[in-house]
Amino acid sequence: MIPPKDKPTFIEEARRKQIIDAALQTIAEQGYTQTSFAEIAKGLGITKGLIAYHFNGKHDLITSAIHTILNRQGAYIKERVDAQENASDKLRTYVEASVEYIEQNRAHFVALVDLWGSFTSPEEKTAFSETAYDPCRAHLQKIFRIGLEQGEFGGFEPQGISAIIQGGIDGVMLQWVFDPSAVNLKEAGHELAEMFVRRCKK
Amino acid sequence: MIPPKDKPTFIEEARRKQIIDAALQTIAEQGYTQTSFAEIAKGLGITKGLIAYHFNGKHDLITSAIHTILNRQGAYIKERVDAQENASDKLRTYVEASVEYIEQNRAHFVALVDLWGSFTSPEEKTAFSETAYDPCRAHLQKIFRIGLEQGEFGGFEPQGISAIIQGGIDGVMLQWVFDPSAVNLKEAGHELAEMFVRRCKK
Amino acid sequence: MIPPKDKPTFIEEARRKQIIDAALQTIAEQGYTQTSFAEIAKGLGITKGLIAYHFNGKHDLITSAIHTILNRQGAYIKERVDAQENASDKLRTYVEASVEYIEQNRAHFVALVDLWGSFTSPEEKTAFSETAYDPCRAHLQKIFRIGLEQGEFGGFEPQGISAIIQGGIDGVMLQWVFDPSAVNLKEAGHELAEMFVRRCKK
Amino acid sequence: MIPPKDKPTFIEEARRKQIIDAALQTIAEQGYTQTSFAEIAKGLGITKGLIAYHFNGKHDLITSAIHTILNRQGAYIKERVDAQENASDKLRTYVEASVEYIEQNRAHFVALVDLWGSFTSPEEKTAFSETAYDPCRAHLQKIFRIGLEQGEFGGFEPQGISAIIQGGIDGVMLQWVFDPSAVNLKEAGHELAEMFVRRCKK
DNA sequence: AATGAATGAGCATTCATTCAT
DNA sequence: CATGAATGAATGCTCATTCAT
Repeated sequence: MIPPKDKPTFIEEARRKQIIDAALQTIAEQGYTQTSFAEIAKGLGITKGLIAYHFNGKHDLITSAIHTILNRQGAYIKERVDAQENASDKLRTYVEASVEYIEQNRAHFVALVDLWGSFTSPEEKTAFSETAYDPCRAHLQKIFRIGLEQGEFGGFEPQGISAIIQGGIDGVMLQWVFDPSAVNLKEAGHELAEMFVRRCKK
Repeated sequence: MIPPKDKPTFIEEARRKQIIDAALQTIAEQGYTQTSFAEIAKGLGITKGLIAYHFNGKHDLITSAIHTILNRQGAYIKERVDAQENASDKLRTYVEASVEYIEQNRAHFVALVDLWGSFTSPEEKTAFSETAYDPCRAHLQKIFRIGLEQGEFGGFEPQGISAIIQGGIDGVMLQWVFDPSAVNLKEAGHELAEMFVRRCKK
Repeated sequence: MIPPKDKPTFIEEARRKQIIDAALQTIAEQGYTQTSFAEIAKGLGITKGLIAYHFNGKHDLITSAIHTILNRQGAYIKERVDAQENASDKLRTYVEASVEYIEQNRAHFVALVDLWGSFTSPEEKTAFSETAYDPCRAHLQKIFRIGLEQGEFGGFEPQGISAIIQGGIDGVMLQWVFDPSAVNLKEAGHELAEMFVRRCKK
Repeated sequence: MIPPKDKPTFIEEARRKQIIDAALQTIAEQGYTQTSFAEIAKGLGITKGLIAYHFNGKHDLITSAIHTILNRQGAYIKERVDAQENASDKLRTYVEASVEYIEQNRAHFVALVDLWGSFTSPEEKTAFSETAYDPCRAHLQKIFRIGLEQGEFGGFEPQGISAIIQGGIDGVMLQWVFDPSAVNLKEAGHELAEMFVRRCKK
């Protein structure tokens, strides 16, 4: 028998990445509902059959696209947070790096807002919550733990605050996605960072 | 000569409201992309032709649905904010009433998150921003103005802070939409309210 | 029992005429396929239900509209032909009056060309032929008979020539309907008239 | 880089031709308004999706169908006219070949009369006039020019006469489409040909 | 005589998906 | 790996027609 499905070939991975990037681009430009396999394929000079060949259906493509966005942003943030010494700076950096990444990758977040609507059942919604929000909140809580252990932070409930911080970032991003001129992202990031750091300090 | 648009009849208005509510229900349950005229009609025991009869196409229906959500929430908040005397209480109330209304109308906000993806062009996105966010930020800024005039508030930039406050509310709501068990909405509202009031006070 | 369906009331007739004229107008402007009851009603300030009330379905309306065009044109031509003394002048007048009437009622003939396509079955086509062409060809043959009896005409086969004369008129009209600048209707009528008169004269 | 429009494959062309022929058949039998993609597909044993795959919408299909009729007839006529030596024979042949082709392809012309109604806007009507009538009139005028140069023809205005000749053919065809027993096409063609040749000769 | 609410069948069109080549 | 032909189900929408008021 042929082995079930081992390590993907190099070209396989390259194609997937290429298709995902084209999909994000198209979603950002035309919206999720207008983004068909044919549309993605057209912008890439390939056929829609090929997309179906590399992904297990549309759901797979969308899921992969979201993971891509999230992983890239997560890596960007982690790198910068890890470079900070104390918890206050880590928290500040978390917020500001989040916002920076968003600003530098507008299309991704325009697409992401669109894709939120692609999770229909409660199960899918919960699953998205787990892949998207849990890691973020966990990262924040890790920063809190450091701050608490070092006596830098105190007087708050980590779980709740983590949701609020992440929410602040996402909510500001959302307004900026709909109208970039309505919100000054960088300043909002600054303000958020300072407000949260003050809140968490003893 | 003849007025171009006669006032809608009673039955007309009732049907529209009925269809909008059913649409919101269906969107919350099945997602926007799965919500067809046929699906809405089925749940209502009417034909899809009737929906087309009462709405000028799908865009009209979902626009009306969004306005319905927004107007109801806006009225709920305004009523409570207006009952408060000073700016701090108004601000606190704004945040807490927002969250309360969200909690009491989960389906509406599940639907709303889905509907964000229905605005494809930049123009539609901007238009949504104007109907959805501008009034909220304007309301907040009116509260700030009162606080500033009465010497209660100070030391911040109203425009920027209004986006942040609204963003905080929306961002927390978003997480709760995906997984209600991940966030304690009421507590988050409390925390947000206190944090923002403290930030705005002199 | 109520008498089956006696003489239509005055208002009934007025409404029918009004609706038929509006229908012809709309067909000429928007084309037959775009002409719905709703469209006709809109241009008239009434409801589409009323059209359905006055006509036994769309087929009845279309048939009545065609008869209206044909009858008006027939009356116009007959009046002018009857005023002529000899067969040559009658024939000349038949052709030129036909073309004159067409030129003065462009919308009617734009509509008529569109409506040709509304007869689907062979039976309907034959029926149209009988109401539209038979009277025309019969009229022409009556003119021929006069010419033959008076020794003015001769050397042709009335039946065949009648079809050719009518065809010439219709064919030129058709080109003019599609592009009025492509054909000089009046001159074409003149030329046709002269050619046919010469052909029929001994 | 890549050429924008690759040459259509063999199967592509075959399918298009097959679908066009089936469409003409269905239009001739059931009328244009009754001719849906579903109806055409049913008669062909394929799905309506396939028609949409091969044509850019209904407009593309019927435009292609009309061009097919016109091109085939045009080629048929040209071949026979070119075989004639002098202008009189060319003109005679033009008329008679037109009528012959019509007689041999009744369904095409039944369909064509129906399709006249598918051009709704003035722009579409003019465009049809240009593709359908302009080449015919131009061909006739080319024949006239030969006749004039060789001193065979004279005493008429080419532009006007070309419209009249084409109109005669079309008008007779029209009557025959509605009722084939009302007109003897071949004899009418003969008569028309003789009348026009006599008219054009000096 | 007239309305407007409601129907239900039909329409062109879109699209993810399948599959032989 | 990749293509392009083909499917079939679904979608928003149109419209003549019916009917209670």
